[in-house]
Amino acid sequence: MSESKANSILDTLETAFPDARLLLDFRNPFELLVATVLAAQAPDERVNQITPHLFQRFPDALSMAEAPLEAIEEAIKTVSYFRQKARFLKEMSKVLVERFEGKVPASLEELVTLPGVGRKTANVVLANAFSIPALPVDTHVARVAQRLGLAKSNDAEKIEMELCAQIPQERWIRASHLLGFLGRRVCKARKPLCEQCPVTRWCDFFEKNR
DNA sequence: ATCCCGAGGG
DNA sequence: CCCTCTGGAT
Repeated sequence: MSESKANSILDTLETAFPDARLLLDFRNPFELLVATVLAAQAPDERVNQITPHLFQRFPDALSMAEAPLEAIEEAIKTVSYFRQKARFLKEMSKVLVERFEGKVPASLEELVTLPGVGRKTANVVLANAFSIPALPVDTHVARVAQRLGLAKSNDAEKIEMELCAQIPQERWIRASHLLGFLGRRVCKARKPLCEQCPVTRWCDFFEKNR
């Protein structure tokens, strides 16, 4: 698998979708971390709907760590798994206060020790709050990578490694935005809109199904 | 029924 | 790796 193929795909996507970006547009690490935890298996639009009030009420790890669980549940009750997530957020905030001086750590190893934070969420925070090279692989990025022949594995972590091996480090963050955007808007799981896709000339999936 | 930018436990 | 968690929209 050549690096030039991945670069060509990214160049084409950048031209086609210059505005592709993370839908959860928070630079504050704590806010991005919380929003990303909430966004697991829930539409980003619904998360963006509640975050203004949520961060007014709980602006930092300390206020969330000290809040009653019921108060957090009430503030996020419109998102999926809100009880489980409220528990994660409170426990996560307590760990931030007790072990990280109330600040979000800027390393993968530390981030994944936080309750409710897995590899994908950790990479989102690293890339978008700290501008540290990382390539978060969600279901969309994974699917697109497989269809384009950029990854052969089914495991998200292995797909991340396969992508990182083919994409220059300085493009990892942008690659996650572009591949994610393509996956959400065009290269859908169910009914992919191949006629709208700018990168079909590199796509195994398109070749096979035409 | 299936999807939504998953994580944790078995 | 597979299952569950759990809720609303399409």
